[in-house]
Amino acid sequence: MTVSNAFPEIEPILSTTMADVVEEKLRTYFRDKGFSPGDALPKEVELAEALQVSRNVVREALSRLRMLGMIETRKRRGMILAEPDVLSGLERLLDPQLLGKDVMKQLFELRLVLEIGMGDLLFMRRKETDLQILQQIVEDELKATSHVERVECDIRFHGTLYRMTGNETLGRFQKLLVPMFQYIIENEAGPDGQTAVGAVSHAGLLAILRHGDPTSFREAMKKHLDPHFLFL
Amino acid sequence: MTVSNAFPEIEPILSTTMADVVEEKLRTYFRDKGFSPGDALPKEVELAEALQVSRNVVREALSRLRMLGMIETRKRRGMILAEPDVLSGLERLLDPQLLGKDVMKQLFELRLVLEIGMGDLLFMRRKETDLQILQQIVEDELKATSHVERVECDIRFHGTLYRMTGNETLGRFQKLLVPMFQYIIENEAGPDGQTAVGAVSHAGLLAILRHGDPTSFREAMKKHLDPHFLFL
DNA sequence: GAATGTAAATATGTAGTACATAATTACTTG
DNA sequence: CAAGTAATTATGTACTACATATTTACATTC
Repeated sequence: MTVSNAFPEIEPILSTTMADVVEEKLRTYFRDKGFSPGDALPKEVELAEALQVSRNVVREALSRLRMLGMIETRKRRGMILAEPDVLSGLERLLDPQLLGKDVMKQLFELRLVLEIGMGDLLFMRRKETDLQILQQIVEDELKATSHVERVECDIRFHGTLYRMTGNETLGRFQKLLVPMFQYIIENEAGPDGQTAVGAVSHAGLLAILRHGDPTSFREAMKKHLDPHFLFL
Repeated sequence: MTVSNAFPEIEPILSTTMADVVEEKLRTYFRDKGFSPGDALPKEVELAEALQVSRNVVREALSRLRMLGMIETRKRRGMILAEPDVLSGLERLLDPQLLGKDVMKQLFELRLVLEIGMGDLLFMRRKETDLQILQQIVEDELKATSHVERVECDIRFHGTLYRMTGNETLGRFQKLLVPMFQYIIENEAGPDGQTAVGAVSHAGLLAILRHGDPTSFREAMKKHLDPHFLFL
């Protein structure tokens, strides 16, 4: 348990370590020296000597960059700058147990914004095969008997929409968010334990994707998500 | 320079190190053991002994988690689990020099989706003071003489919109994206060096924010951003 | 005895050495 | 000259030693 702080607005000082400094220095060094993905980087000992720190500290800093995918290392061959995965940092942090309720709520809002705003991309890139997949999900949903089955169909439907945007980053981001909202559903279910349902169904959204336009899709998606807006 | 690979689809194997494994183990350990932010964590030596690795390896893993804000350490006092900053991982990676063109494009699309989709949040939370700030920016834009001044007003206007959503994560995310798009503007300017302008101006958006509704705002924002959609 | 000052204890931070391991390079041999 | 082998080398891991900050306990002073 944490001791109650008499001055909650004053946060304790967190000392910056050598690893922090070196990490920052390395990043700016690689950036300002114009290193591009694929370029070979100096050896650990050279960096340690240049920065006047132990190899230990350099390795801690490099380990951080390696986690983010900024560098790749192979024995004997040395290090190269790599093209990092934008979401590598996020995926470790999107944990409902770690994040506060306020952040969770903001992420949920973000989801609503994304799904309402993605209409244009969807109409630019929708394919018949994807529409058929959505159709199948809608049918599965109708045949579903249990609540969990319906939730699963809901996730599949919306997940498919993200994929249909043709924006891989967006699609992967959504995949990271799903467990977060599942946690919300499981732990903070509504008073009746049922998920509220909007005025527009998945079938309605699909019909608009087939025969409508981005504008009507946005309106329909807003109506579909409307129950969620009540909690904001 | 990288040697041309005869099998570009086959990626070289990246050996997983002890630090990788330990980092993963620690994260799952903290999660599954029900640790909450503020809880004290085992000492480095204890972790090293339990995992049968050197303290060095443990420190590399902990250094990664510390970078993400998942843990905080103070001398003698030990480590505590902390509430991480969701965007701490992102901010290090959102570097136009590091990310590929494809990812950059996807982030740009993401921006368009966000700004079209944020209408509802804006109308839920708009305040008169913020509308006045937007008004000021619109006037500044009219008085602007140079191209850079107009770009600066553009950034301020859109940045203010993000802030007005009341979603801090969204607002901070946008701040991280700005340098990315500035890089695009500077290095990949259109043929005439001018930024294309949409059918709806900032003044038009502001008028809708004052007297319109989310639906009309979404349409107006789409028209405002329309020139950008041409590049997708 | 409360307040203040001081010394011991302790967990993290940094430095340094040694060696293991993998992968390249150079060399040798048939 | 091809194939196999040994030397080389940069990263990965382990271990030791010590610095540093901060708590805890103790001692001193009024």
